[in-house]
Amino acid sequence: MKLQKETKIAERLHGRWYNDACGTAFGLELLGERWALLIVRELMFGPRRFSDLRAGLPGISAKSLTERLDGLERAGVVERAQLAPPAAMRVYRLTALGEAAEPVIAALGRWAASAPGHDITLPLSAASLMMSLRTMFDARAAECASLVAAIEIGPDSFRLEVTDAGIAITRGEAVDAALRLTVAEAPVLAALIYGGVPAAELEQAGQLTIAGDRALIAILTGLFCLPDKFG
Amino acid sequence: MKLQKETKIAERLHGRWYNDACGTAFGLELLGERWALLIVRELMFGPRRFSDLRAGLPGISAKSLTERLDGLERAGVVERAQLAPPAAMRVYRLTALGEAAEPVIAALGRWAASAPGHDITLPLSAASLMMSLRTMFDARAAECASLVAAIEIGPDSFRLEVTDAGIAITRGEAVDAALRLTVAEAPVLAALIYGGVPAAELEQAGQLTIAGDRALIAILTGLFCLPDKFG
DNA sequence: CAGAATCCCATTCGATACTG
DNA sequence: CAGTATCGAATGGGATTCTG
Repeated sequence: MKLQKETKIAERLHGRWYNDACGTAFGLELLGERWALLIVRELMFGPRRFSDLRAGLPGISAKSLTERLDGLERAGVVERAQLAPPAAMRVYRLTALGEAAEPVIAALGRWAASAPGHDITLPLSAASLMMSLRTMFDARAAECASLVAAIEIGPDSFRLEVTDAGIAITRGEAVDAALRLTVAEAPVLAALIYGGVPAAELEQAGQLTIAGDRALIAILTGLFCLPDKFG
Repeated sequence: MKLQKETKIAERLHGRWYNDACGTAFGLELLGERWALLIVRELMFGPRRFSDLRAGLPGISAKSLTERLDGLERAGVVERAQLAPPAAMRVYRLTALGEAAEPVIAALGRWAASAPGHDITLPLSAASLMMSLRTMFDARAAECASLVAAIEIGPDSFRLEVTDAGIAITRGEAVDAALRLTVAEAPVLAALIYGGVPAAELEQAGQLTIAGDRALIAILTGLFCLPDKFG
């Protein structure tokens, strides 16, 4: 029977379910378990290895990560892949359905940024900082702006391009960048872009390296704005 | 252990379960617990009593609902209120922050509606059907449409107004409605609007009562469309 | 009747240790 | 590196019982 079979799909994802036809409830069955949405966030800029994911999710145990990847794979959100030799290693990547979840991550992040009590001093992964740039990008502030920047966060490289059409952030080297920012850890960039800490100060502290057109920094930092807080 | 103890204290203050500065992670600390987002959904159209919430969340236990309401209150998403006498009863309602979470619910619902395996034969509360109408409203299809409808689902009354500015759905009687649809259970309306079941068929089965301009039904059902599925 | 408190069991989580 | 195995602690949920 169709009903039985579909019910069992939800049941197979994990033991409990909501018994609710609402789309939001179904979404919670696919993405609502602990860590699941953050794993998707870490995969948003391309495939990652098991250990990359652990590094970006401070506190997750190997067991939980294994279980969650398993569940997300059964939900059709994540798939395993094998990189071509000689770098033959197993990676996890989003399916088309998984990539389509970006608006969910963005909506939740935007909402939470307006909630009181947010502790921005906690650890921050490169992927989550880059996702937040997509989310907090202010299209109005970018009407007259246009730039390509390279962002290097430890071993992770990103290319950031702003046009009047919007913002595009991809993983990889940006050879055409007019500005290149290099840091060891994502929170330094967060301090620059969201915290209003002057670039010169971070540079002098040896936390930030700047190459290219330094005047673009002011333009770049003006493109992102956190929402007003409630309460 | 020291780490465990610190985690627990932090959790009580505002949940630092994820140890992650990312806004999405913070959002999950506020709304990510089991049932939490569905409780917010049930409150989206106005204050509800404890037992209303239970009725709209099939399978939740009194204990879980109590705990979740407690957590949502501490998170600043929900607040308790007392209705004025003589109907003096305790109700729960969203704060401004809680109301601002509608885009999160909508994004998750829209995403999940495009995922395979969704069982739409499960129970459906009145609030979740009305939320889905907001979410699945197709502004392009409504460009030339304009109507006010009254929707009665058992004891719950809603007013639905479509203009070229969008759709507005509120709880309460719609005295100015040109169309009035009355059903005992939400799934009947879902069958009409999303399932393509003809109104006459539901009417003949005694599941649907129609008053007012019957021609508006075709217009109304044309305003909502489910997204294409992946996979 | 609304909803808080208690008990109990099943599940889940995280830390550590271990394996191919 | 990519997971398993295991164990103790925490959490979740159902049933039942109280309190006003």
